[in-house]
Amino acid sequence: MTEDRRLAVLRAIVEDYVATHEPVGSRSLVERYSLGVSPATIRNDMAALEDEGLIAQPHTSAGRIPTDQGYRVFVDRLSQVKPLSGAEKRAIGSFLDGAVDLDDVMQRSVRLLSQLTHQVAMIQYPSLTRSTVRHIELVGLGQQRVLMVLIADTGRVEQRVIDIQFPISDDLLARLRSRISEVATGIRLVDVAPKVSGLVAEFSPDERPGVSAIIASLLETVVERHEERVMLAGTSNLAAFGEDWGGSVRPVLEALEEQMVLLRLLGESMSGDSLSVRIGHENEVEGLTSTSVVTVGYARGDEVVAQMGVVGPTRMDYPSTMRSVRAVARYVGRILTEQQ
Amino acid sequence: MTEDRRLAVLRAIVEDYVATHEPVGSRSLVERYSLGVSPATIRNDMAALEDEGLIAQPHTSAGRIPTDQGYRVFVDRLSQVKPLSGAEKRAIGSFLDGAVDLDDVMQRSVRLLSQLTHQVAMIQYPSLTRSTVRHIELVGLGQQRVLMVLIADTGRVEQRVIDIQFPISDDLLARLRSRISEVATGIRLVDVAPKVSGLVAEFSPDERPGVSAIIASLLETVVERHEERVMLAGTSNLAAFGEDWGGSVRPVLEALEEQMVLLRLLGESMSGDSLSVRIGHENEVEGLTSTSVVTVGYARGDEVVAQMGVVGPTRMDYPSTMRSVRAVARYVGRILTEQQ
DNA sequence: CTTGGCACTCTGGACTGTTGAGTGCCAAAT
DNA sequence: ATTTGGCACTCAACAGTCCAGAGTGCCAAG
Repeated sequence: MTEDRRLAVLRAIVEDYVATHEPVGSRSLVERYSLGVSPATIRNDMAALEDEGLIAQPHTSAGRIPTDQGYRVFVDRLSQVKPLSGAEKRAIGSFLDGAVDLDDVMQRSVRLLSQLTHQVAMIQYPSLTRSTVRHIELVGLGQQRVLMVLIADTGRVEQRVIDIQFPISDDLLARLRSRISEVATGIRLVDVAPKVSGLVAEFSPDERPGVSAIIASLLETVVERHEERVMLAGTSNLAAFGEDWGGSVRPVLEALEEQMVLLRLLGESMSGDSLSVRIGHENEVEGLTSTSVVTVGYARGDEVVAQMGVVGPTRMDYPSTMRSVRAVARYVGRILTEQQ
Repeated sequence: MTEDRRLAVLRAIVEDYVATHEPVGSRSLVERYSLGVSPATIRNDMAALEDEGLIAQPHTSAGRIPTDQGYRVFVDRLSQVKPLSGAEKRAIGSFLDGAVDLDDVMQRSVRLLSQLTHQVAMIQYPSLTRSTVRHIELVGLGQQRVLMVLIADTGRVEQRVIDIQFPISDDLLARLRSRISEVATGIRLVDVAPKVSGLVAEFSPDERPGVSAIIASLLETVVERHEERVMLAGTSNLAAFGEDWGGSVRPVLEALEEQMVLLRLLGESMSGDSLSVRIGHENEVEGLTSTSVVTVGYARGDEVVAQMGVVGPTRMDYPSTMRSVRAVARYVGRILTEQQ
């Protein structure tokens, strides 16, 4: 079937271009891949593929390179994710198993991922909104200061010092603490707000100012603010590509420096734990329109708690990148699930 | 005096080269700077400077560029740090004053510094060894887990969950907590170890295993481990220079990704609060031998608590960089000192 | 010690010609 | 209806060639 061959040609073009980073012509294509037809035939197919917008010529009389759409079709219809080799699995395991800390897990994972893919890796800390409260602690610090520590079931620990205008007695603090614990422990962060704010009414009128100050801070700072954190690794891999992105790494670096951008990159997919691949212009983030972003959620138990992934040139090796990202995410999920 | 003019020539060469980034010849030098002599004279001086190793020719029949040594002399003897303009001062103030947090202060400072200098900025968190303990808290978390939080006078908060083999009663934990507080509060982190380890003896034999586990963790994790933290900003500024560093940003990015390297960069000076400038090969760190590093300590009260600075190409504008670094460090110091 | 003059040396840009990979199209073959 | 070989055409990349300009070092005179 002629349609089949056309796709085979597209696949060959993508693979060849990813490998060599040079426009690929009809002749070399037949030589390197056993397509069983002559260059002339390939040329016809190429013309058709170009009409469909899947490949393009940098200039006349040069070979073809895939367009963003071409990669899209490649990823959606032509690439099957290869399984991980045993050695790789072991490497991942040994790299990640020593982690002692959530911070440690995050850091090791993101480094590992950047090394595996030779690209920039990013990982989002387990989202607080999707975590449940394991423990909340209030500690008096002098007269008008309270340290609040929140520990989530995912292992995240958020702490914050709150300044309050009203002095608070140790006794009151203890009562407040135990009430907050009772009410909040075990429930999802996102559901804490309504439950906790109801507590104010329980206290006597003269205690209320202090109590509500603390509670307001708790809600604002812990629940709403710090919220999401992202960690990055492997930016030096950007330099390796160099000429991609029109010769300048600058805009890419700039974009990656912005936490907000990273969060958008990771957040935009949020399509459960299935792999998301955004190619070139599919990324709305300015400065990253000629990069591809591969992300996937990682889970704790059954629930996806955050996303991780990589950013690279559109001409990346999608199958192997997707494989690595998925594998590391699975492993991180496992670690998070095990260490209750 | 002829020696004076030679130095004037060196200064002119450095300034011109920094501004234009092109080798500077005798003719253009006389044109742009009012040296009051002819090109031929300058050539003689240049020959002398070259003999001294302060300038060099990239190739015959090109102008001269400063060597690392040339920059050294320029920095040591020729550059006077200009004062900050009022607008700049105000900019620094408005940028930094909104900070709510130590994290916030650090982050804002490092960003500000990278923007002011258009280079990569780095800042070290106030060193724990130089801080004193403001508060130590122990919180039981289920049966065999303890959360430890340490707050330093510099505003740093370190927290850590400790797993222990021996169940510990709430009562014991409370006693331990209050003893540790009594002993450690107000003293320097570095002096905590001996005082706290003596505490074990106070407890009854059957309590000791748990107690010593906690104390060991406290010492190991809080005092020795996390220790130093560094924050980075403005890596995208690296791209702007591009052709420096022999055309590849890679090794520089790689070096900057390593926390250890950053700490060495910041730590090597530690010469009190005076500005340190290391030029080119003076940096022993591999990959950064063609960059310059400008660092300075910042103080809380009278005591230098950590270092901050920038990394840039050797052909940076030293006077203005030094000025910015110093100014931001002063301002950070002020903030840290005020918010007791 | 400074200066003008002079011969010499390179780099970088402009221009040219050549080569080779690659294309599109067409008519013949399957 | 596809496939194929043939052919004319295009164009980037490379290698030469040449020239101008900036810069140098040296020397003899001021």
